[in-house]
Amino acid sequence: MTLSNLKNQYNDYIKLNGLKSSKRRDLIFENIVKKIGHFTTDDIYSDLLKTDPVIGIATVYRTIRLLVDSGILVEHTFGEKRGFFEINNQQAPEHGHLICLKCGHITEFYSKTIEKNVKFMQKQHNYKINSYKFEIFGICPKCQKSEK
Amino acid sequence: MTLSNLKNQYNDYIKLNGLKSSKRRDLIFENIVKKIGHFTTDDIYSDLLKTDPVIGIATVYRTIRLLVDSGILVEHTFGEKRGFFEINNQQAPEHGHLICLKCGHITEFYSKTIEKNVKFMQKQHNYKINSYKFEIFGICPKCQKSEK
DNA sequence: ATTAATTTTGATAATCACTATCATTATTAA
DNA sequence: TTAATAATGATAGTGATTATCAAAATTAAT
Repeated sequence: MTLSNLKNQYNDYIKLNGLKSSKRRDLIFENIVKKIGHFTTDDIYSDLLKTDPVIGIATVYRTIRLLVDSGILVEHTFGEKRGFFEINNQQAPEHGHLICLKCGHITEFYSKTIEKNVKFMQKQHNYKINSYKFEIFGICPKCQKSEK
Repeated sequence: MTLSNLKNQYNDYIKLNGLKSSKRRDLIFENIVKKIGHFTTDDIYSDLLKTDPVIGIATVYRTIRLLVDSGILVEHTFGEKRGFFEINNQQAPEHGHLICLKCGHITEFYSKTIEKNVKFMQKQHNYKINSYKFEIFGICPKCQKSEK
């Protein structure tokens, strides 16, 4: 997924839903597409505050919701009761996450086996599958070292 | 995992942590071990209220937390921002969940493939694995029918 | 059994992440 | 330029959960 693809996806969603363009929303979009890995609403809010001290947290929540609805972002909970977001790279295959219970570091992994398994479950249980999440919790190599 | 195993696990945890036994906690424990499938704190609370109209919701939250800490229960979020609990059957292999986005129904599934994949990821990423969650979201057969 | 130390409890305030409301401001189409 | 409508920031409200605290229950030691 290239940046211009995302930009199109963003603009199309706004047009298709009879929304108006806005400076704030564009700023949030630009900030988000530059992010690598996972982030929270608060991450974005504190980023934006640096250059736009008047922006409200509600606008950030609203825009992130819009970006999830438009398929630009995916939301995770990673076992916690709050949202973590990442760019929804529709070109790449879906991926799982290794989550360190100590430092919170997240490693992504790809697996064809999982992909196949999801399809098998779809057939076996007559489900119409939308998405899946595969999360492995443990201690990352770094934290294992510092534990000793 | 038999009932008496769970009871031992519960009693051991209380002893090992210098806690006192209590009628309320026992009532909650008895209620929970009878449950099949997944439940929320509120499910337990409203159950208990029927026979014990004075019980406080805080006690239910506290006890469920204790049961998770002792390994008797496992917590899930199923993509929502609240807790769902189930008995941690340590005899049976870990399992994944199919979650219906329409009616919320949850189907469990077992898969050796997943088990192997987790072990592979453990090696590949040098993780010390604690647990994992595999959640597939979609529409269940029943809801597919009623959609038409 | 009585006491003393400690834990548990229910009520409820506080917290956290998030959503709803609403008056004001911005955008857009005519 | 205007009229209609959407976006915004402030902030109140919400839902799930945790923290606090005085009173009650439990336990161990007398």
